[in-house]
Amino acid sequence: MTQELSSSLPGNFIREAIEEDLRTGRFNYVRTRFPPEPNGYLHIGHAKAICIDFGMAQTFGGQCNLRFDDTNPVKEDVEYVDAIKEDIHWLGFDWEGREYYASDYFEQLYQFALKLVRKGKAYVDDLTADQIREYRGTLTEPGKESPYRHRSVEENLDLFQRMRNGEFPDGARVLRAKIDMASPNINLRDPVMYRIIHTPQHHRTGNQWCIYPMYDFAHGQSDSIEGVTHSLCDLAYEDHRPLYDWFLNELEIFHSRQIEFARLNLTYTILSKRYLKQLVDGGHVHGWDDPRMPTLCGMRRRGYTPEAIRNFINQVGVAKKENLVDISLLEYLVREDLNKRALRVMGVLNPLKVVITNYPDGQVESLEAINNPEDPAAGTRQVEFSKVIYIDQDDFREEPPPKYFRLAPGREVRLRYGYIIKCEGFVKNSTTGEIEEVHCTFDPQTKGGYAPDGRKVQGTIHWVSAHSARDAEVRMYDRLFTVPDPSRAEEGKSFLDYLNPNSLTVLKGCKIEPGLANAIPGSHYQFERKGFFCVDLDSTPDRPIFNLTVPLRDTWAKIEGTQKNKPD
RNA sequence: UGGGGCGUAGUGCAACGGCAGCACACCAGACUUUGGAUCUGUGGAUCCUGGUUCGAAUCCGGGCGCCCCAGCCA
Repeated sequence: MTQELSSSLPGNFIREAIEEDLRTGRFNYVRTRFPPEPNGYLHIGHAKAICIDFGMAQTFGGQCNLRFDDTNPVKEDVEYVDAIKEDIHWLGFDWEGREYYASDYFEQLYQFALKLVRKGKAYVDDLTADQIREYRGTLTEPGKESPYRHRSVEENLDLFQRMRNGEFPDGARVLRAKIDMASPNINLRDPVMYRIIHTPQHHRTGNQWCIYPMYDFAHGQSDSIEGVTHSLCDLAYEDHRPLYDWFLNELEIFHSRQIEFARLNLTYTILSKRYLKQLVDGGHVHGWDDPRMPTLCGMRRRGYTPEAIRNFINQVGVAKKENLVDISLLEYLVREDLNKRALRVMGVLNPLKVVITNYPDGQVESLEAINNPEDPAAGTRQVEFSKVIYIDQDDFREEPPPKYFRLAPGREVRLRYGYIIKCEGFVKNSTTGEIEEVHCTFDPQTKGGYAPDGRKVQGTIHWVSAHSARDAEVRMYDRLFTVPDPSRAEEGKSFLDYLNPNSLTVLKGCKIEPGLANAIPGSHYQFERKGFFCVDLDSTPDRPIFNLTVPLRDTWAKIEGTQKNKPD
């Protein structure tokens, strides 16, 4: 946690509400919590919640607890709790040892339930799940009371005890709150508080319990036990607030204030654990940390930085309006951050061999290159130049379109930090039509790329000496979906129908500066004129692998695009 | 047709009865040994409708539209 984080957090309605509570004396301290269920990996939508939960606590000099809402052993696993903790730390937040679990409170929660049973406010119901649904009524019609609703306190106590003792199979009975089957708010129509689950074992409590509280019966009380003042959550829980209020009032325990905000939605991706799991299980991506995934581990592997993500969350703001944020904002902030810190290098993605015909055979010379024009402290490095070099195929055109500044027959171009060269000819494969080799001459007077005669050379291209280049694999990523909002699929389609078939392009035989082969996994570089790249987790010096984090803005692509679209 | 919530440039967020502003996106230009970065500039919004008020995005009434809720998921 850093200091500037809180000061950069913009004002919003939640902050105002907390200020009001402090002013009016409703609370005299601030405590929040981030409550993930350990049933999947964190994604950027969670990052919003994390930044708000931890950020608000920090803004007001309070604390933010990490609490796992682990009330459903069927879906949860330790695999996820470890990953969640790692991701929160990576994002830049720390719960200072306050790592709690709803399962820590199972006994307390059980006692709470007992209290409601004794007060005649809860009962054991023998109806099946299907029957409970039928009895619940509909959105417009009131529900019916269960025939078991009026059991005596003694019978309820006995049955609930026996549920805990494991005398009944899964689904045989549940404990329900006795509220109002005719309530217009369906959450108040005698919601289920406890259900029986014998298997699997709980990841923390093992086989200690065979009854588990529902989220609705656990969350508010867990907040209460922890003295959470502000329970910040998704809009979806707005309807549940009256239920939490009811529990807290009947239990006569500390009452947190719940404030709901709209979850984050991002264009061209999907932010739903259920859908993300489908992408992983269906093999549409290579795992939760696939760089195309909007998960925090995926973004980390892709090369997004925690700073950029935090800035993004701050820029996006907090409100109650449903939103769909343009992913280009995130990309902009990633570039902004990386621009300041990523070392520049030259990497040729689709190599095209260039022979400098008037350069002496076997000669190799060393040229000075700047590591980061945005940061003089990054210094310089030496790059080798020789008779044969590689340039990108994009940088040569046999027939250059208007405004094309790069290499073409008879044209001059500057090799970055190298020489000005002129294209004198090329070799074309007569059967495939592919350009196989370009022949150029260099101007010895232009070492370093300077033209002493003041002549204008518009284009500057990147290159790598064939003599020293190393091969690398580069994974180019594009958006995962072809439409801005894949969750809104049209009739008869699912979000899977909008997967972008070109979201991953693996380039092999790319040519990189030799020093880059030893780059540390996770480190960031800018391949000049191409984009920001990150050394992949699986990269080794023998087999370097880079992930495209985000491409550089490509004005030329835009110009060329509009040229093509013009009917001429 | 029940209940809850939300409507401000293309997108997201401000403006809390007093000149509707910021960021991204878009468009144009300057600069440039990255067609990057940087700098400058243009265009573009208060859902509709009554009312209160000197004055309304803001307060009140009435519409309209969108989202969420009928798990023994969270």
